[in-house]
Amino acid sequence: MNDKPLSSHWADISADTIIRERGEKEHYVCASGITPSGTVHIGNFREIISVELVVRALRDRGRKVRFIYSWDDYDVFRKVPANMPRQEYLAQYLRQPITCVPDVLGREESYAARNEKNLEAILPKVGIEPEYIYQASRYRASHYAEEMKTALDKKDTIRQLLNAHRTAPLPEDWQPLSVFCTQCHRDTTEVKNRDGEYGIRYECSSCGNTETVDLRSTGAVKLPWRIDWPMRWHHEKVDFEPAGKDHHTEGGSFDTARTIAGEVYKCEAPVTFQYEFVRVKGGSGKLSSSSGEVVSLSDVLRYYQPEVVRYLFAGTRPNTDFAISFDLDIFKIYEDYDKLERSYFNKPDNPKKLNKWQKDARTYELSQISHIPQTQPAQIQIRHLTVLLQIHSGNIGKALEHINPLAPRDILKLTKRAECAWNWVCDFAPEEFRFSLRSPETPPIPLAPELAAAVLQLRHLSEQQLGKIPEKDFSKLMYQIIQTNQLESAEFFRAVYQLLIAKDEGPRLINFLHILGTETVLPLLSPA
RNA sequence: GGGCCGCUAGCUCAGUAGGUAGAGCAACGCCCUUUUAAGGCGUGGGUCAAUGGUUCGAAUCCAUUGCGGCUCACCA
Repeated sequence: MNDKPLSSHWADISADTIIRERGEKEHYVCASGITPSGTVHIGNFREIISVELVVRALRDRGRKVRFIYSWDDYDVFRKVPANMPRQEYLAQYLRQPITCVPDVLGREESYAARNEKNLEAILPKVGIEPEYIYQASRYRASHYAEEMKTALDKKDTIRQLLNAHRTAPLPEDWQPLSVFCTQCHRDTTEVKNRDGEYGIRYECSSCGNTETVDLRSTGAVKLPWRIDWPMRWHHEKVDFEPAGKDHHTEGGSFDTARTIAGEVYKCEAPVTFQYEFVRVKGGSGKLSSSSGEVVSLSDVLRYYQPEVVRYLFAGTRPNTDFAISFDLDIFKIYEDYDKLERSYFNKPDNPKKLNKWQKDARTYELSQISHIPQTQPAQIQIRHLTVLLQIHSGNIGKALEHINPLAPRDILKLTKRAECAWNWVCDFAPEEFRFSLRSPETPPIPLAPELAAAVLQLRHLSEQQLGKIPEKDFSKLMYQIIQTNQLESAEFFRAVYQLLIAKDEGPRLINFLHILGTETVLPLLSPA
């Protein structure tokens, strides 16, 4: 295999590291996962897309990859999320596995399933399609019976490893298992003893149930997180799995999982890196899931087209934190992406620039959903779209007519961008940014006679020349009107904007008039 | 207390598998008789937090220190 690095992009470097440290393999296993105990937010998404980008880097090197995503839906329901209705009703299910908690929004069979389905439905939109593993099903099917027995056999080793980083040591009789009572489904149980093989006896402090179960047939037993994680590395032969900084610290769960993997499950910890959290800038209070104080991927996709979402993460090294912006920064992000795209189709000859270009080009490739375009797609500045859309009250088809002709493949992407632009205008645009055309039936504010006269001259000029002469020439003629009427340009502009959009300010006027066109302009430029 | 991340232009940040310090905004200047959220062109601006080390060469690698942030030592 050709092992020359594809680029100095972080995803390629990670892929190289995986191949180097794990050796040549038939296929590589890359893993990600989370407990679906709430809306999967954009910080969680950083892990998923980080893995996806590395998966893609491996595949681009000709390697086969299995990309698994673990839903840890056999974890305990520990607290009722603040953004959920029917808090008291849900509280009954505390200490049960989250897969047993009903979906109070009534859509799915469980609270966990709802969070899972929400994400699974949306990930393909950004080009991510992992193989999902549902841990509740796995445990209930006694899938991990052997590994659980191993944990029991080595419980003293495990206890020592965990105690190395604990303030309060685990008790002598601690067992590396947690049991959901088969009567009340709560994990308020204590393992009393085992038969040395697969049988264990537990007692439930909630309902008093005492029972002996067999690991090979019961679905009630699971491993606690710090043991569950290394067990799965072993079970799935995981080669790569990043983790957040909460795990990646000395004495944190990755650290203990590494030692448990080595000493108990006789496998090496996967290649990993730590990713930083994602901050949110702007947009406070208006994001759909903001009541739960999290921003989800679907929130982000409402304002960022899928390629740009990928670009945000592909273009930022995982171990640095960054903010996703919902304020005016959003324009810059789109412009940066467009610039990257133009650069991709404009390879430099200068060898010095080539190095930077290669990395940028790689970022562009990794930002694409599936196929990389062969020629440069049409671009429309999102700023421009926000003006066009406001002129047409959000009608995307009419807004895009201004840009004809568009190739079919471009229309799809530009329509998505236009949807995002309109969502942004509606939800986050600052007041001075917004406008809608004045209806000709709405009476305009009265104008001083000399202003009214000037406006009528502009109307006449528009009727004769708008769209027929270059914007520059039109501009000169308009300024002549201002001058011959001895007006301050500011008051003239104010008057025109009042007639057009009933505001004192607006989009750059000459360009705005041209976009509007004679038919729209004439009825509006009629002073009271 | 341990760990991790950050400290680069006035602001927000790129740039770290070593090779002459960058962008956007802001500022300043000029131009379009030219206003705006959004014109064009140009200019200035930095002991890359500090000190020491490795090197022909360090923003980049190493060590120490300072400041800021996050995180672990419950659970996951």
